[in-house]
Amino acid sequence: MNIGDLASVTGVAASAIRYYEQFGLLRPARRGDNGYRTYSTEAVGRIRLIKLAQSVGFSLETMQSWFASADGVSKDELLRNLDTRLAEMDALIASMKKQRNELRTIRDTFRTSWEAGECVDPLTITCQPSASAHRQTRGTAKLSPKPR
Amino acid sequence: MNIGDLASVTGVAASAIRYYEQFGLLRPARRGDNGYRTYSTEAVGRIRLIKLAQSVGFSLETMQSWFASADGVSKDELLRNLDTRLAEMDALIASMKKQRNELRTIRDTFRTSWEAGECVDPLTITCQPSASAHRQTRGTAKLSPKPR
DNA sequence: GCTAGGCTTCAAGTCGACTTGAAGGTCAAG
DNA sequence: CTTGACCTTCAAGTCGACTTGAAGCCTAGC
Repeated sequence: MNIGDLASVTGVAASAIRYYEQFGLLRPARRGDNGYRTYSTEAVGRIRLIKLAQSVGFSLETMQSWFASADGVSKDELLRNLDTRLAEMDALIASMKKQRNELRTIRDTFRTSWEAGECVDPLTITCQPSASAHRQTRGTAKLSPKPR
Repeated sequence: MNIGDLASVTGVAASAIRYYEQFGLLRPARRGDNGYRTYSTEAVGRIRLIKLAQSVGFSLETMQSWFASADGVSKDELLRNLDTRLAEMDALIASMKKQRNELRTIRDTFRTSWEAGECVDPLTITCQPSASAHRQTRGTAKLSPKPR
């Protein structure tokens, strides 16, 4: 399996795969005599993991530290990281649900009192403070990207 | 409350707040005679929501549609807007749950791969295919950003 | 042997999400 | 009434994660 096959199987461009390799996120099983990269089927799962982690907001730099963990110290660190992110995710979902219910209340109120004078501004959706600290991020993945 | 106060309260740079305004993600309650932006306390919650959503991989462009302006509409239109927003909110919550579960998949993948063998090569960790389709992302948030 | 396609490296371009800089107006304190 | 900390707009720069292009090597089919 060389890079073009891996690209078409995973749906990730060959150029992106080479880019990941520069980061040490994956490497070909071997190089052919012609210099071609040759991959095992494990590479498919690896790329799947990379894209999955990316889709929930992890950077390549962060993943670099996951995969470069020759020292067992970072195993615990990684698990802690992931658990923290899970908790943040839960907090976000909870606050979103709360917002949704508030929004529904606003709508129901508006509907039942059809004749009420002043409108409620629908642009007041906010978020209550959560237990998780904010972290600075730079560059953000799209959840709903434009189609190719 | 003007932009500097909002910036220090939320920990988001004033320039970033102006940038969000360009996207229609928030707007000041009013402008003073001097042209200064004046914010209500709701803006704090709004920025908190933006940063939280960002931290789990939503783009500003995506949020733009969440907060899309409903200015100058009739009561009927407002009601429809609220219903639309409710449906969008439900979709948002559903996609966040999906993201959360993918995140848990990542964590479990690492945990089981470590429990399987005492000394697992981190570069062999992969991920099984999930039901959810992968989507192309461009630009990615860091989980552990560099300190200021 | 020629052509099409796939592979190589390296450099430069692009895009989202900002930050930084320039040039200037506003405001409270001394 | 000046100083310094704010604020304004607009343009350009930066950074991560790529993509695209250039120049060239490898291989299969006609």
